[in-house]
Amino acid sequence: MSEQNNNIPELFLAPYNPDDHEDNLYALWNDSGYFNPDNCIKDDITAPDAEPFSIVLPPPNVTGTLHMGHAAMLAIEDILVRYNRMQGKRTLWIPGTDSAAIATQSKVEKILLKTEKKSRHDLGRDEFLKRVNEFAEDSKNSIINQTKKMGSSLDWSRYAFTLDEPRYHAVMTAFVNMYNDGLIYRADRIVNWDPKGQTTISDDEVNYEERQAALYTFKYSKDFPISVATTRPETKVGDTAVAVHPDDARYQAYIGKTYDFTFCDVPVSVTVIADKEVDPEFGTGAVGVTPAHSKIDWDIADRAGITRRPQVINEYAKMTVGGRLSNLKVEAAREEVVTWLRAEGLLEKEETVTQNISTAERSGGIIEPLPKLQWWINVNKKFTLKHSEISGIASGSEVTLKELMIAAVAHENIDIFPERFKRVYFNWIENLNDWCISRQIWYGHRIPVWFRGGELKVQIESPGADWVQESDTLDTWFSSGLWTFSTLGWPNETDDLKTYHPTTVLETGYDIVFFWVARMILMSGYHLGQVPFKNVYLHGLVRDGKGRKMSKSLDNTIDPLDMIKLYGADATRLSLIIGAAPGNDMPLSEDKVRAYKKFANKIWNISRFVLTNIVDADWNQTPKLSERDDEILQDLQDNVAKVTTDIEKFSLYLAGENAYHYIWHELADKILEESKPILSGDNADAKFARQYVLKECLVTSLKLLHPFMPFVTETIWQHAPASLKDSSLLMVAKWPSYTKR
RNA sequence: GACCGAUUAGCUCAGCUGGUAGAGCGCUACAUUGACAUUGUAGAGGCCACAAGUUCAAGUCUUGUAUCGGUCACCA
Repeated sequence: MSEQNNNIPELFLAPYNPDDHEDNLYALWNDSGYFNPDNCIKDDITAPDAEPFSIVLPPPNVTGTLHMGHAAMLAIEDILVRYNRMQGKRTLWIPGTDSAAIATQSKVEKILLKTEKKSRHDLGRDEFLKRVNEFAEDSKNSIINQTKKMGSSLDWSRYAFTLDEPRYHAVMTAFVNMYNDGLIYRADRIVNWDPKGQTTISDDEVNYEERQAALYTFKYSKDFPISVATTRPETKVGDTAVAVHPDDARYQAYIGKTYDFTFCDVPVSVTVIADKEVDPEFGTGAVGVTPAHSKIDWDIADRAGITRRPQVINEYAKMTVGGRLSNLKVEAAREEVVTWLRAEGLLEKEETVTQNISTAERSGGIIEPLPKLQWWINVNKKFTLKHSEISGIASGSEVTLKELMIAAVAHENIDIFPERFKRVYFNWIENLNDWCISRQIWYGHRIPVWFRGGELKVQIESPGADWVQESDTLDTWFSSGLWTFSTLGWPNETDDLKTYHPTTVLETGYDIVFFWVARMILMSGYHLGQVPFKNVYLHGLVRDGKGRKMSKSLDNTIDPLDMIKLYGADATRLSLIIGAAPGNDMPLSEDKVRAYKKFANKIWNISRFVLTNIVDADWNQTPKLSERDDEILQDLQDNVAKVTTDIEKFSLYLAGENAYHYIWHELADKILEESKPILSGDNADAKFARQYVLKECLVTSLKLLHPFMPFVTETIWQHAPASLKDSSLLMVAKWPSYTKR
């Protein structure tokens, strides 16, 4: 771009049009190489021993395109990154994308069914994976383009994908290490089975929906002495016990007795047992125990030493028993059992209750608890943490993963903004159970376990042609948990890992605290003895102008690309920052974006005015500042101080608002207006002093605003005379310093 | 059931460690072709959810109540 020193660049005569500049500017920044801190050091922009500042981008799923939530994330992180880069830190922001195993696989399965009427099994594992990879590749490219449109100053040379070779190596290594430490084990127990997605899922992927349901009270047979209640009569053909409270006087006589009968054509044998967990006040005070289809019942059976656990429902949520229930879906079987109970005169009561029904987060399918052989991470087992940098945990001490996760936050190795989420985090850990990490889907990291006959080996490479690999893949959050260090080269001991880990900030949505934030703390604590990040900044959900969730059904979604096209990336960014405190949902309306486009134009015109009025200034002179000039400069410093401390405190919404307010209502409304007579007056000293003041105000304002609105500020910078600048690129100019009053 | 958050101008929200209310948008009036595909100036509009308490002083701290929202847990 050309520089003009003596005249106003013609470009300033028209209003600022973002679309004319943004793509060129992004290319200018990207080509400079300064998104990569190594180049900043090489070119003497950053000191080689400067403090590091690193963020790893939460990798968007390769399931489609970016939405406003992503745009907000990019805006917040880019502000932090640009600010710190201008502060002279070794600043690294790593881009990436996430395979999002279940989400992506099911999306491709849907497309496949629609366009070719085929299932993944029709194609076979290899061919299907080829299709998923093609889809992911397309999606990846459009996501990267959109990310660039937002102005994100990411170091693309370090781009990572959760399924690429280095990450594969990290994931495999992590699995093998944890297995060898006894933290990963295989066990047969009740899992959350998603019949729709045909896979197990972890507790955190289960959602609860409140629904009305019928609660039936009945007897198994005429001769059975105790009534029980259930909302799922169809499971009762799988009962092996009835549990009562040990002190319940009503049922003392029956404890230990076994009854055989035929229930809805199925022979059933039930033993009456005592269990302290049974609430004698609830219902009849007796629980029908179905060990194979309820986690609680499984545990009750465990305690009672009952080993018989007949499975009566299969992976397709269909009955596996004979007789009238044969092959029925669970809902149909439920009605059939109730009909039978009525006919037999066994049904005693039917009432409506509200209950929470479990559904799968991704597919929406109703969870069917089933016993299955799966891989788990033990969060309560002691292991030796050889090396620890986490305060509260000494190197070489015996800890559990739970203790590690608690220590990381409790001892302030990690700060969370807003702070109230600490409590949410602790609360979650208290209730944490072992993590089921195996999934019955194909797209993802295949578990590095090999079988031959009854033998089992855990290692990355195949032990030989006669060994068969585990067909399950890993929960996507297993690999995501490694993200802060797998992106930096782990398990290799790279310079990046030494310099940039723990990362400085993790910025993500509060809805993902358990899935991701907690798992990263677990993985980083275990594998490195470090926290994954020193600060967590949690943003809210982007909502519409009326505070409603953006959704396709409400037709109130706003596409970031549309906003960028209409109003520019700068306006889009600022609209997602101002009024958005961490942890709070962010209202966004098109009006708001439009308002900030006007602001971009305001800066444009301020610059035009100032640049026009300082062309004849000779900066070699020393300005003789009036009292008012001093006051203006001091006020400018105060605003620099305010913006700087607010960014340091992660109060970006305050910093942005302050910069906006100062530039519009102080600089433009007051300072520029009062300068007009001085600039056109005949007091040469006063005029030059004011020119100097205006120059300072403009240069400083452009710098202050650059992290928030990088495009318009850099455009102006590129067209300002070299004599005003300390760097040819505003992106790597020095952040203004200030002295406190 | 447990925990968390919100409740301030018509709308969306700021008000940090307590000193008797602010911004943006909207509205009304006036001015202006100006650095400004407009902008500026001025104005109207609030028992800061309710109650009690601490204090010389409370949107601001404590307790309780109500309404809305959220997270987690869950009994058949």
